[in-house]
Amino acid sequence: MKEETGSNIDLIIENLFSIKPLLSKDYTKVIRNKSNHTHGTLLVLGTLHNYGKLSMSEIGCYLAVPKPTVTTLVDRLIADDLVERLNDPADRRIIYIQITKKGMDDYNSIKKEISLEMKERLQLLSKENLSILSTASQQVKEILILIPSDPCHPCNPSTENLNKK
Amino acid sequence: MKEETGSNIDLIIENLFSIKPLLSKDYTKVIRNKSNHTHGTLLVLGTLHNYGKLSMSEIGCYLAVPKPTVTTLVDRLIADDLVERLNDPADRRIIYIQITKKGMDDYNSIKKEISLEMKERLQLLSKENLSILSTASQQVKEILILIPSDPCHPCNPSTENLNKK
DNA sequence: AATAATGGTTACAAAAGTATAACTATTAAC
DNA sequence: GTTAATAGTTATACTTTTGTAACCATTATT
Repeated sequence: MKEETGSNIDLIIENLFSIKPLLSKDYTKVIRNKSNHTHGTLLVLGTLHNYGKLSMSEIGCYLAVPKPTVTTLVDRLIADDLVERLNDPADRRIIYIQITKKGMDDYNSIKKEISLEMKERLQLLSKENLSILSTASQQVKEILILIPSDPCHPCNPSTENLNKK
Repeated sequence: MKEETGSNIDLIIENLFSIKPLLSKDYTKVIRNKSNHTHGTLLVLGTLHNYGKLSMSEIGCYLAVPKPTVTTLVDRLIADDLVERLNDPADRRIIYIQITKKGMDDYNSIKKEISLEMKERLQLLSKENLSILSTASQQVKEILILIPSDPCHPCNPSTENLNKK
């Protein structure tokens, strides 16, 4: 283990790195078997669910996805009435995407399916571990969400790419 | 909030659900811009990194990915010398996949890239929050990893799918 | 008013991921 | 020893995702 900048941060990163794959499985399973979504569309839906309405660019930033991809993802969601476009009267270039009632319901039902998968696995843990996990996961969530998803000002995935080549 | 089965578990699920998207961004960015990997190949590499050698089926189970997809993912990794096939002398049907030195190095360097992205964001947090996050993420990781990735006995994504139709 | 910058879309081509089914090789069961 | 089950691959057709570039429409700059 290196000491580098702040070993606290390095440890956190190490931990987050390990946690992520442990969370992916249930998602993948449900997306594949019990929803009409792809990873992409569900990510967009989830982001809107969490952050409210977002512009196309912002969605791209939150998900680190190029703008043209955002367009197609949103198009598919709109085709299913899960989200809708809203014009910004102040700046008519901007289009906000907002989740619809149907989108909320859909997202929640997928969430429920994923929960069922997770629950099966979590139930194998001891009461103590569940209790610790409950507190700890709460803390992780609350702190991570504090981080300003900064890159959403200077970030434009596709142009960022261009700069690099 | 419903009370349902065990509200502890429900809370945990709710938290994990929120955490996941917060972790995805840096991965996606690095995969796209600073590696030759796709989501799939990096997931396989990461799984092997964490669990040691696994059979093809086990990889599919851990990632909830159909067997033919595992084959193509592993093929690509092998082409780059990042993993290798090992025969099981006891059962010659089974092929174990093991990460190579080069694979380890590659994984670690990607990890480092992702860490840099994460670090930028984590540094915006207060010392207290970092300290809490450090402990909490450690706990989450340690407990989640305790869960036997059970479905790897009765789970065979492709046949599981068949049963459902 | 002309020019540049920004937010989004459109249009391809290429790579990646998925589902399904058929297939080989090996092991297990009867 | 024949049959069934398991582990993995191959084949194919299809959908998603990506990269790149050109393209509107609108706003900002001068």
